[in-house]
Amino acid sequence: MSYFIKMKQKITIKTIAKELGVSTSTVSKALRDSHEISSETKKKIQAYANLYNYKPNNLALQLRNQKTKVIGVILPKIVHHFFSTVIMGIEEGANKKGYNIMVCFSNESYKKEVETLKVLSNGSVDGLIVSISNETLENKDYKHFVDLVSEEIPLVLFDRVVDEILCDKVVVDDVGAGYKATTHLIENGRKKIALLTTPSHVNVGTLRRQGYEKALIDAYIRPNKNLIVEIDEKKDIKSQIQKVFKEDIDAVFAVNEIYAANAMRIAKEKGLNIPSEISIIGFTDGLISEYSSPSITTIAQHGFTMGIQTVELLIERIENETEVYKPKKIVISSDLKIRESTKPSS
Amino acid sequence: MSYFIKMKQKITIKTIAKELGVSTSTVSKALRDSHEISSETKKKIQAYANLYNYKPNNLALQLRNQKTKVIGVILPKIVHHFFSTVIMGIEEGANKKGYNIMVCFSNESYKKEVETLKVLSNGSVDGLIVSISNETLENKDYKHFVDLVSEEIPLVLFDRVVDEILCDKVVVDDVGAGYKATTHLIENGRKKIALLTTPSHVNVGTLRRQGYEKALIDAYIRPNKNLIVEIDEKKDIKSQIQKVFKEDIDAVFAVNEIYAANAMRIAKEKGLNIPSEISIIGFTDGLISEYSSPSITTIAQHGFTMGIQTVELLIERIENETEVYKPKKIVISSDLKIRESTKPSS
DNA sequence: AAAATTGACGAAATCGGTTTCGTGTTAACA
DNA sequence: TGTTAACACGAAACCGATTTCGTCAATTTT
Repeated sequence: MSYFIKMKQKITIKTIAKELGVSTSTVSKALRDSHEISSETKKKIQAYANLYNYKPNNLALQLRNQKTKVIGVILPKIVHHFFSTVIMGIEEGANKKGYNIMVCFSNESYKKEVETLKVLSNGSVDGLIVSISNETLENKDYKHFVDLVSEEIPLVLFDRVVDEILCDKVVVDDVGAGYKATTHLIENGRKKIALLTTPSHVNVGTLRRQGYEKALIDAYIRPNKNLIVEIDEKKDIKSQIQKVFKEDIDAVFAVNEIYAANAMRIAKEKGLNIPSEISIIGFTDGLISEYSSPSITTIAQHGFTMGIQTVELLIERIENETEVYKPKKIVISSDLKIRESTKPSS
Repeated sequence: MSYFIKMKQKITIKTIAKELGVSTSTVSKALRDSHEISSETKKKIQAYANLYNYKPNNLALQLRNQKTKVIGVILPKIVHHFFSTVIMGIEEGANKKGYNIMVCFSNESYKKEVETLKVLSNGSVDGLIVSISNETLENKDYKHFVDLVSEEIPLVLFDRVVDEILCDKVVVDDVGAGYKATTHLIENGRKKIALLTTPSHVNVGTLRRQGYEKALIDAYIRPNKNLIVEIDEKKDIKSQIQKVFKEDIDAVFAVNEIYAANAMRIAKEKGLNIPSEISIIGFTDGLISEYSSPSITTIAQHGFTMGIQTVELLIERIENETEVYKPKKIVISSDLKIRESTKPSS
């Protein structure tokens, strides 16, 4: 085996040039199969390069070409079905176009987001894909993003976006999805629908809530504030949900999988039958919804598609930077995936 | 707001030097606060740099320093609780030491693994962390890794590792975990324990199976081949598991969460009570296990710790490369997390 | 036979920094 | 007053490639 072959010193164009008694320009041209070089010389050089397993140094190329073929991705978290699906999409889309991705996490922290943005925008990446952290959304401080845009570093935001930042965006049709989910419950004869949502600064939560309220109003049901819980993730989730179960409800619409799973747990503990006594619907079509029993009806967000579209939009910006800047917004529609937790109450 | 400030042309050391009528060396030294430069000049230069928001170009630094402060990570997949937890750990550990991570996925494909390895080893990263793809394990073709090692690019394998590659490794104590899980079932009075595992080329599956068999033998129970199912993920998982339910069993040990969840579904469909009629235990302590009902007892693999340890090991290799190479192997112990699916049958 | 073209290659600039090694000026010392 | 430090700064090499522009010789054209 090749265990004993040690090629400690990396081979460069200079090495080859010296060894073969030619100039570095000749080597470079020969390796790129230039017509300027005689086929004889080319063969000699290529053979040598091959033998010693020459690989051009990426950093040198990147510096020369002023592009890295790397895309920076900053996510609030990763242990989350939706985000990991999006990453898959981003990676696949990037790879197809010859890009690699550099992934960082803000861990929902404003400070880490700012720092990461600073590091990545030092020339390490050709463009950035970001989903804004909760803390930043709460602060409403978007200076780091605005600066980025003014430096003309291509940026695409996805899912968690804000109007204050002038750039391309890819979002889920959250209002529509909230409407779709709520309407589904109403069509199944539900009238007293609880909503488990996020605090209002998280706009996806707010948007889903809008859809929920619109669906109710369209069905001539008056939204009841007592049935809406804005969950603070810093406190115990379960106990916050428990409160709404003291109200008279016949369905729960949760804006994510975890809240839905918790709601189901509580319903079971209270001896309520699902879906006949209480229907449950979630968001983010992850493994929990699929494997819990009863399985949970959810809004499937098509994270993979979203990742692909996001990265394609970014790459287009990167490669056609001469274009006049007119931010685009892509809205990804979502689907209702009906499962056991909302079988019609016959 | 700063919306109207356009700083299209990026500012470099050369720009500053020209603008201030000094040499680039002076600018560089001033910005690094060198004692060679008078404090007067320093102030002037620093002020200017600050005003125009100068950031040193990372690529140039990387080329000069011959290091990127980037760690490449290649995973078989990401939509998987264990791997995403490990990534979190890697990222956190890397960040703490001033490194960033570049994440790629092999998607369990040999070809993509080889290609990704080639791209990343061109100087884009200082070292690599890899968990080998299933296809590669099946092929038993590790040439791409062996080459990497002979090029002296620091490499740490984790979880899915093989002896053929001479490098640092971080693994879960799979034998011990399998033993622990099986023993737990036995202590609860179970004797006819089915094992849902992977095909034998996936060594983590094989190791867990060894632990399972050892536990049985230690308890004077003869392992029964009919109770062991090697699941082929290319076919329908559920139907493969269903077969073993035709045997006389009182417990199921699954080597991952998905198999465990599927087993539970089947058990419920057959009207079996969990855990009294059948106990179920899984691997990978993810959300499914936590939120399913009954919740599933699992082996918690401590993915986060594993990520941290892996990246720390790698960084040590990167930064002390003069050392004689003596591969290390770190074994992370795993814990049994007892939940409802294995409450003792009283 | 002189001029123009072509073929094959090298010198040097460039990307954006850092760093070593001068060098010129001034201040301190013998 | 001559020698030597100390100080402040610049020239140039370097990291590893690519690419433009010469240049020299051989060949073709007129």
